[in-house]
Amino acid sequence: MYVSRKARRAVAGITRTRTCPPLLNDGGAVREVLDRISDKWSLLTLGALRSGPLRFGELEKAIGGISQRMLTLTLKHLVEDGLVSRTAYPEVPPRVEYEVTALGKTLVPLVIALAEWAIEHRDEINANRGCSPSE
Amino acid sequence: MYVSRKARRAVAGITRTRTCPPLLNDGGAVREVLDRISDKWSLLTLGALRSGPLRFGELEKAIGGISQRMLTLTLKHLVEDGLVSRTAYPEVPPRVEYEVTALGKTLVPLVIALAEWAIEHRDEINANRGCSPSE
DNA sequence: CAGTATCCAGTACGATACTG
DNA sequence: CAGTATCGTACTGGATACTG
Repeated sequence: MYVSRKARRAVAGITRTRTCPPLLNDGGAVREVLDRISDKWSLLTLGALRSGPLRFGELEKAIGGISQRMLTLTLKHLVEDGLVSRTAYPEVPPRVEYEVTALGKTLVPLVIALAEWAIEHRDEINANRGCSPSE
Repeated sequence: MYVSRKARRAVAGITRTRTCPPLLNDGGAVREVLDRISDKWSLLTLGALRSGPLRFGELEKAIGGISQRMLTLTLKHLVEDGLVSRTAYPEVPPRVEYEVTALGKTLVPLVIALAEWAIEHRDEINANRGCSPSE
């Protein structure tokens, strides 16, 4: 994905054409939301939080391979969108917990379904691509 | 999303950490597949094909706002992954039809679910972001 | 611990022009 | 009609260093 969320907010609603059944071409709703969650880490982050709140560092490990920078940004966006809540406890050392909100919880099952699909069909896809399975 | 599919193929398997429940942190399967379908147009394209084969031009209109270049690329990738089939009819003028494969069909319901979720929760998300609903 | 700041490489994407 | 070729750019995301 590549159009910034800010830019997207600003222009929300361009490039409409409306020629096909409405579900995926409704003038941007789907695209808008899809864009928002289809960056490299959002779904993965949401998935990592599916079974309970996690702290920043825990998330970092749970997701695996994410940079601090991207975790910060992704969380910020998820919080902005209301999919994840952030709770900072005024302690030393600081403790911050992230948790899926009620809204986020409605998305989590889809994320899980997607993840399951991915695992289930991974080898098939790789085979199609001429990759050795599960390499 | 942003790491090229080719690059991804080459490195498939780095950045593993393995600390959390296995569903979303299985060393890359989910990430690998997620990356593949979470570019700007793949899911949208797949969704546009959900109710039957479409020609290149029809897809272009159905998706709305996609450039020829991106449609070409997206289709190429989907075909590579085995999610979509391409059939060229040797006629003049040329006619090419794209259709969801059996594998692709297993993903379509998830795409639709995601789309429905997006539509259903769009306003809520926009509200959270401080946007006027459905603007 | 939980971030922020800065730098920079790579690339996804759009626009435009051209072709069988 | 169904693409390909080329170019420019805004953006993503990693690395590294630093802070309350």
